[in-house]
Amino acid sequence: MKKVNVRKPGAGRPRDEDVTRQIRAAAMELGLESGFDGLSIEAVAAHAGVGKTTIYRRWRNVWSIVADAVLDDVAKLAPLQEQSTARGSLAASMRLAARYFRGPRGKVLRALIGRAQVDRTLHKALIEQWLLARRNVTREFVRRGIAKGELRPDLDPDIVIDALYGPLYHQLLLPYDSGHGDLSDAYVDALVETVFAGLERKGE
Amino acid sequence: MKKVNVRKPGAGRPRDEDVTRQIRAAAMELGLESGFDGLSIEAVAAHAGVGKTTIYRRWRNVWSIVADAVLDDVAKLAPLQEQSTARGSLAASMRLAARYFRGPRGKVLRALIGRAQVDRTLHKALIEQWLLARRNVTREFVRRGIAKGELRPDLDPDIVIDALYGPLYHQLLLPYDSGHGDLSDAYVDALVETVFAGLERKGE
DNA sequence: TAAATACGATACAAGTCGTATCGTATCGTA
DNA sequence: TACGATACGATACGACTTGTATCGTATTTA
Repeated sequence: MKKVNVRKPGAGRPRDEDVTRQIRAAAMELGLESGFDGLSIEAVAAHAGVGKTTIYRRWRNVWSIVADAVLDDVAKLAPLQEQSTARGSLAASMRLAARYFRGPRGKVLRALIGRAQVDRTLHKALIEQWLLARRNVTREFVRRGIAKGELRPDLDPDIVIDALYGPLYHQLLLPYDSGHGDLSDAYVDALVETVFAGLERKGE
Repeated sequence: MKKVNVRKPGAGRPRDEDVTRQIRAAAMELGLESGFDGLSIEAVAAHAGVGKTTIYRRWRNVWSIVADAVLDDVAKLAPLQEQSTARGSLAASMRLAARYFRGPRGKVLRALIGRAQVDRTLHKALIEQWLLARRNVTREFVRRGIAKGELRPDLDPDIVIDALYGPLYHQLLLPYDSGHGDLSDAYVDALVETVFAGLERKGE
């Protein structure tokens, strides 16, 4: 999915980067308009005013184009935000992620994660370039929170991240429409509050 | 996805239920063997020793067959289990769900949820017949836990279920392979423990 | 017996796939 | 300037799947 333009620049006519961008844009446009299901290379080629050869020279199939378009700039699109406390960092970053999920790119990410369930290469790329790229940073938020005495010292950072972010992905892919299906900031806040405070009754 | 055999039994030769079962079985078999990506009606027909017409008379496409095979008996496959405490009920039911996710049917569910991201009809069926069917029961576990004073009275049951089950679906679809990617019982237990106890440091 | 429907088989047009082959255009290098 | 190498758009190609239609036969109800 990465390394789209692997080529020795030794000789020959170089690839036109404008054409590359046009193809990416055409794929996203067509997908968001008519759905990513029937998205075909031929349709993308026609919509971009480009020969099929030109596409196949860069990507192996349609999903590689979409993945490339999204994964190229993960960090920019749904950035992580560090604040003074672990709770603050996590809540702020989750809000940004939820906002991303709500937007048009969320629809693309849904289609990508969906397709990844039957496409091993895409699945691997998604985990490495999207999920782990974010998680490696998020894990530090938790570790620092533990080090500062803000969080319980016996916590497993990955379990914590799962408990917080798992519901977000769950809502993205299978919104059950029970009042929280919109991935709103209020939902994120309620989630953070619930997980941080725990479920058990305190005073007794 | 439900109501596979909608037909007036007034006259004519009735459908052969054995054939219906054979088609379902053939679809699952082929999918688990060769992957659900390239699964075609023609292949299923050939593998089941059946004409394409016979399949199209029952389902509109391949995914309807698979969905039908899985959603037909949700309750039996990953049952919910009530115990004396809400925590016990949730932990036990989550273990059963995780076991289901680990098994061969988990692969099918992955493919189904994946396909549902670009198939509105399937998406709706999955939420109504799988997710909500389970959630409506699970919600009562939480409500009773609150009523009995076991859980905090100000909890939103759906948020609680999201925090617990969200990570399970997250791990099913995007296992990040950091030691917990196996959806083991230990993972479930750690998750329950973390969410129930909360993240904040108690003694201070 | 007659109407109605199911069944397996085969044929069909339409669409997409991935590859190959054109002639033309654009680069680096001799 | 000339040459080799590669990119580009266009077109054609065989292979495959799709969903529908049609055939002769089988099975059920009325």
